[in-house]
Amino acid sequence: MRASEDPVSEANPVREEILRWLAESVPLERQSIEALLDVPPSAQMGDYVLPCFALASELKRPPAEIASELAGGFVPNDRVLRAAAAGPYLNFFVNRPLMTSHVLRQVHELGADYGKADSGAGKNVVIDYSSPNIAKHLGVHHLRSALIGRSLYRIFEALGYNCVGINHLGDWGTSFGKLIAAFERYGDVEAESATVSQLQELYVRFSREADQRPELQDQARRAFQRLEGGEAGATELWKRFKATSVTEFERIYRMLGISFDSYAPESFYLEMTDEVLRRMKQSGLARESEDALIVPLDDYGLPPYMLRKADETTLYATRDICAAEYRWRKYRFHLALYVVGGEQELYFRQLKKVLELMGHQWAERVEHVGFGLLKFRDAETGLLRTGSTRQGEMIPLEEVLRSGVEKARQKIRENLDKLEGGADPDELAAQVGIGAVVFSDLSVKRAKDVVFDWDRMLDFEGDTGPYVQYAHARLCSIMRKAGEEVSPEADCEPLQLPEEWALVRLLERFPSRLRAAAEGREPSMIANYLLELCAQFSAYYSAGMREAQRRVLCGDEATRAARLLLVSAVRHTIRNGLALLGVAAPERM
RNA sequence: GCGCCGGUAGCUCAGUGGAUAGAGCAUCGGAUUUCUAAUCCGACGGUCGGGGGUUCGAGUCCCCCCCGGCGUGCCA
Repeated sequence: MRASEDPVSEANPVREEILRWLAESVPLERQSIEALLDVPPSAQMGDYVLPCFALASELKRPPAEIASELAGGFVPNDRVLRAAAAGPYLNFFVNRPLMTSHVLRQVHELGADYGKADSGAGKNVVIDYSSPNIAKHLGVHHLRSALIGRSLYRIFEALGYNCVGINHLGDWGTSFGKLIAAFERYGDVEAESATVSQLQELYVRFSREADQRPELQDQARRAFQRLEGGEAGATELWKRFKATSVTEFERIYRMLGISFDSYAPESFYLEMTDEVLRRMKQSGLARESEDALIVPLDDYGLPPYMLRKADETTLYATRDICAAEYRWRKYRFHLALYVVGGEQELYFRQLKKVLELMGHQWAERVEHVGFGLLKFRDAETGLLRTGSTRQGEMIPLEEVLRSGVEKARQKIRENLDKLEGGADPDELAAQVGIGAVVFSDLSVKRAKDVVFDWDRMLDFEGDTGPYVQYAHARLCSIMRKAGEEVSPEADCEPLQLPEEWALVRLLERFPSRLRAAAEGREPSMIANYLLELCAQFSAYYSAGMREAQRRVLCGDEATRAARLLLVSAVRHTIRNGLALLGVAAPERM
């Protein structure tokens, strides 16, 4: 790729000019100046600001004095019109049309690439997300990992990284021993035709009975031993569970538009466990304790890491080591993200430490991206609790998605007269209904616990996915009505409204928000940015409804051309942001 | 006990060391001959859990405490 084709935004010339002048006027490194240069809280105060406190301690003089002296020495030019001190702050007033035209042209040129960068070129990021256990329905509580993981995938991809999305299917472990034992005990379900619902019922039924009769636990353990031993009957059953489950999972992933580059499940790593266990014993890392095999981690203030249970079977921890090594061998990752609930924070610290002790210098690239728990308000007690699949309390994800789609369908029916030709109501209902669910999940910082709430999840008004989609649809509508090409050559001088300037400032910020979202592994930063941008646009748009002069498609040709360029840039940015979240951007609604 | 995460308006949340702490929901009042009212405008609403500290400046960083959640060797 030639440099000129890199999807990277060019530096803002106005900001560059301020930085250049500051670099010669102030005894600070360019880097620290860049870190200090900020945007004032209100546009009346100025367009950029340098707080002079850091300089004050450097120069041992009062900050207000420095600010006013700097302001006095500033030479206006075509990019920066004025510098003024306001107490300890040095405010800059820029050539707004110049910066506006820079930003708008940039967005127009880059289009779907606006915000992207190539800083990750040549680096692989492995992202482990969703990773549900088989033989159970996907529940709402499975949503977060899948959505956060998919969004991080898109975010890193936008920064030029090559991403590998892995669904580390939970297809191995004692719970499948339980299920096999249940099949054999009850014998009333046909393995060939068993649905996920039936598997789940069997599991719950067996668990309940096992609470009364502890000997069933032993039966389950033995069944898992047979499975790990490769016994044909047990293996055959297990293969059935898996095929049925994956079919159902994929149906739901399709609704969400989620996909994976690899489905390598836990069982994929079984063949590697013996070698790993041997190696760890030989190196003295692992040792027998209470009949189990563990890696003691007392020296690091961590509980021991268990590799093999007293009953000789392995656990997830064993397979996770194999998986990490395998992923390193195969992908040589720059970063390996595990998008898994925050409750496993300690476990991932152990895993990372063990990998490090094994001599893998890449252990530092392994990172747990945790997120808060999904909780449910108990209808009777009013108390919060986590859902337990074991007791059969779970809200199926598919049901939530379908409810969203159904609610959107109703709303569309009410507004059918508004819907211009060319829109497919069914497709739109899916886009909006599922968009609402996805956005509501991703708009909250991932560390927060969330309480499941039908109404909030399926809300279409206020700070929601449909709100953003609606703004986008309105933008598309303006573009359609304009019936003309957006001209990147349009003169931006007519964009004099404060609302227009506010939009430009927001657009300019998008690339850095994208970077910050990647650094913080935080898709909510994109969601909240979009809400801010849409709020600003909606206010602008509504002003146009009240006053014809403020409309985009106004009488004055030059103003109209400039506004179209602005509006087109807003539309591109909203669409790009929604794509990062995995939310559809319908053109009519 | 120890560890991790959270505590900001009645509710749900933004705010990643800077000027007067912001949204949405709810409540109340307005806006639709107009580029889509899934919208907009206004009002009401705050000891940023408490206390110390660092700093020119703390919701933001550090320490202690309180509350809630989660985790803390044979599940994943």
